[in-house]
Amino acid sequence: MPPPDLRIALTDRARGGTRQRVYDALREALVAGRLEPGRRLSENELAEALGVSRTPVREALVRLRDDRIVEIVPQLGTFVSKISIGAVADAQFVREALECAAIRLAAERVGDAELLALREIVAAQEDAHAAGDFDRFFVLDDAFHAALCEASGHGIAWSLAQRADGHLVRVRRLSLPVPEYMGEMIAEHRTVLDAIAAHDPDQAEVALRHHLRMVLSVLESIQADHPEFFEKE
Amino acid sequence: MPPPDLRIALTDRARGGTRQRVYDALREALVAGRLEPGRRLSENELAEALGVSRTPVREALVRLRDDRIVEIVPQLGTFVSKISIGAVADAQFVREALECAAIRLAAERVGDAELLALREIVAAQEDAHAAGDFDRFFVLDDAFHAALCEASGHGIAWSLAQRADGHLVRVRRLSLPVPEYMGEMIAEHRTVLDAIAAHDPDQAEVALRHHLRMVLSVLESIQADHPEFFEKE
DNA sequence: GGCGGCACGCTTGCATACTAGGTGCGCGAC
DNA sequence: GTCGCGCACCTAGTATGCAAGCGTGCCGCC
Repeated sequence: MPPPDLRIALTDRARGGTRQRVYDALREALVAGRLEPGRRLSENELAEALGVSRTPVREALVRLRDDRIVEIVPQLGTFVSKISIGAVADAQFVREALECAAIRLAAERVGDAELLALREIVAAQEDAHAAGDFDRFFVLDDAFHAALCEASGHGIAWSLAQRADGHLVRVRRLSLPVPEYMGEMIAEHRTVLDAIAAHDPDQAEVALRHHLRMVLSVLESIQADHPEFFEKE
Repeated sequence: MPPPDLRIALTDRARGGTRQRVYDALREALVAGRLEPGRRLSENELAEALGVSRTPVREALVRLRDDRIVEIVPQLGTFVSKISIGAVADAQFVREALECAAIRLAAERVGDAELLALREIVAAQEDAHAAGDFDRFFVLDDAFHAALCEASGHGIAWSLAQRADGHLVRVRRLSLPVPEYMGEMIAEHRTVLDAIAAHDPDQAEVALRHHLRMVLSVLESIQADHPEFFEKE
């Protein structure tokens, strides 16, 4: 029996090597929930579906295991990690630590060009909100936080946070279809932005920490709505 | 011409898969400086030296590239990253952010058993100091910080910091042969420990941040002593 | 009918073969 | 003598083949 449609596809043939494209495609499908937690993944299936050999698929899966969003069991199979409350807490801790440290620096050294770029991202989020475009909103949310870390001079903070974020990001994604959260998040972004523009590290940190913790407030309801996506523990 | 002795060896055959053992062996040799910055590594050479095939070597190298301590240039070769001042600053930032956040939690929730374990590590460091055993001191230093993060309930902080730490850890290692630093570091560990024992998060954070920044104070002299290990920038 | 055991098929882990591309060296022309 | 071109070797990237282990289902036996 052929497996159900995996709904994964490689990006443009031009950019990056095969391994990177496979990683990107898989990660995107995983955090978007198209490859649901608990699902079994086979290197052979993925390789066939993507039209490449097992080698790049395998290397991408190893990297995704480092991200803790897949589990590889030797001689048995590879599985999409169920969302673990403990792992969500870890990811939240890491993200708070890194982003809050970054924003303190950003508040001190941010320039006009960077502020403008941040404001444009928030404006674009307004548009996405109005259009009800969840996916675009989600991308812009990431872009906002990435730009924030970039402004601190340590862009590495974002790339690290993102990689440690596997469990948390799936919760965020599941929480998006609640429209009122989108408006709330935009308001919080504005608050953060104002504090940075005022070059006030303390206020910026407080605002960001509050913003980052919002997602946790919906965790329980998400778990109630999708118990099958969560680890029993 | 056969390559010079690579001075790398796999650990016990029992523990972990081949990939993990290759990664551990390479990382250890890299941070210890036996594979010096700028050196060219060949997948073929490494595979032959370790008695395994290219596949696990390759997967280990990809992971080390994520750690930023090797650079893989397609169709050309793999090289040990030279120490980059920018990368050291990034690593320092990440480590400060994660460990300082962790120690605040640790100061609040640490128990007697954990305190005792930490004190024992410091005591062992005294022994290593007295014996002039740099390698053992280095291992114990890692153990101290790992135990600190573990006590926070987010052991993930240490594993992340360690992986982001590639450039910084090489500087630390180069700085160790200066005996007075060992005594100073032990004293700082004690200060940190006292603050935790007193359940004082603010004081603990201050002490740890000061401790973490000590390594930076020797950066310039290290760079002066080993200019060939550093990136020209 | 229920239970024990064997065998098959599937999985990942590791090894090997092949491809494409880049570097550097050597030869030839000017 | 010097510059330019081309070939040969070496690299990582990818594909494929082989080995070992676990789960499952079927079949025989009790």
